[in-house]
Amino acid sequence: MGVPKEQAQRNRQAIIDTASRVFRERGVDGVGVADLMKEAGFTHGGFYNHFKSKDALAAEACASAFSEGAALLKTAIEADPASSTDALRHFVTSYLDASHHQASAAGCPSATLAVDAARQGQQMQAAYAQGIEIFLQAMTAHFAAVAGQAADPLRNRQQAIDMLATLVGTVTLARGVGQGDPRLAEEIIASGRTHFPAPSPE
Amino acid sequence: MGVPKEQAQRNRQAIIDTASRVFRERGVDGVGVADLMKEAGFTHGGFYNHFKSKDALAAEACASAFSEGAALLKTAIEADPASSTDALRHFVTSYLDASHHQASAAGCPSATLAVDAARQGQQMQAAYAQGIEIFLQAMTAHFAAVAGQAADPLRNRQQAIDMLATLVGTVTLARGVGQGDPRLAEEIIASGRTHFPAPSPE
DNA sequence: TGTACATCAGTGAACGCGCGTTCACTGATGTAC
DNA sequence: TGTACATCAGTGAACGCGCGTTCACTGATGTAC
Repeated sequence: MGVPKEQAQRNRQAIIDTASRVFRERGVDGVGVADLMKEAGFTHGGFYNHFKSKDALAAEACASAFSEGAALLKTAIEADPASSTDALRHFVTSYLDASHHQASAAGCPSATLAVDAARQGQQMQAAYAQGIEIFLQAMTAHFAAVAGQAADPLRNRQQAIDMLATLVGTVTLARGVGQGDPRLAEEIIASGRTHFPAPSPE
Repeated sequence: MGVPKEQAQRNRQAIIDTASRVFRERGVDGVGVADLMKEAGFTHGGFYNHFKSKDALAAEACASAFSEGAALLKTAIEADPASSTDALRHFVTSYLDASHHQASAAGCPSATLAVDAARQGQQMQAAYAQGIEIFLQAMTAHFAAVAGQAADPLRNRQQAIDMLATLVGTVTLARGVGQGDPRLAEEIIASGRTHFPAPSPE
């Protein structure tokens, strides 16, 4: 209906933000384009003025979710380099708390989008792989910083992968089990939490 | 077309077996009832002679996949109780190898069905939660056996959860990343493998 | 600065398609007599 | 043992529905003169 270019750009971003949220919440296949646009405050016809396809949007939403998450992680770590181990621990705790409820739209994309990435189109798959790599590099850098000059690059990378895998597995399991056995879900989350009381390398 | 009761029972089981395979491969939402029946060698109309709904079949297929997996695990462990740690290690290695390819229909249901469980109906959710609990109990029993009389039930349970979470996370990540960055997927699997060179408790 | 017109974000109806499910029908099976 | 009939697994067409995508249309925006 005749909208300034600047506003159109903002609307586009609003659609991406909405998608980033609801795709993590209900899965990419769990939300239709019409629903999505409605939730963002538009009618669905205009979708293709902004995106080439649903897969293209999924890729953008995925990238957006990852860069948001990576920024959070970096901020947490860099806030106080001296106690960056504490910062990471705090990050992990909030990661688990935020991600373990089904309704949590702020959940970490590593876990919530993994299956969607595997089953969606090329663009989304590429965005997911890139996001994971970014996360891993941030974590590896952290472990290297903690280790100081004794840092072993391969070992730090390995630690990062281990940690991410455990977090993703914990959240994935808890979510899968959550509806059928809420107490088991809680137990799994709690177990994951105690698994990282001090993720510092020796 | 007039089929003996016994044959009908076998056909029903064939549908479950097919579902157990293709649901793990492509996800429950990734296969239609028509496709599924065709793959099992039938026309789709007869589906509802056997199952109340697709969700009901998903639940049965899920339970079937889990009991198959749990049987494998138990066999591996009980084969040689003395070196059951080796047995478990071997199980883990083949778990990772079998599960990490997208096409692997024999992949562990803990990982391949977690998201489906969260998004499918009640029956499937219950079946998934039960399956996980069965797996955890088998693993806990194993850790207790290895620890001998020094066994700490809570600690053994915790070890089981940690191990399952790490395995599930490794496979989930590798699958998510696999299409977009195959080398990263390999790296993640390799990392998961070295993470369990000796899963023995101290 | 004022006017004429092309652009293009947003609208809402429509499309073709595949899905889960239902249905009338079939004929061999397996029971009742 | 033989006949009549109800059962029910399997068939194939059809259903309603929601999906991703397309389209003709709108009107304010923003450019050309």
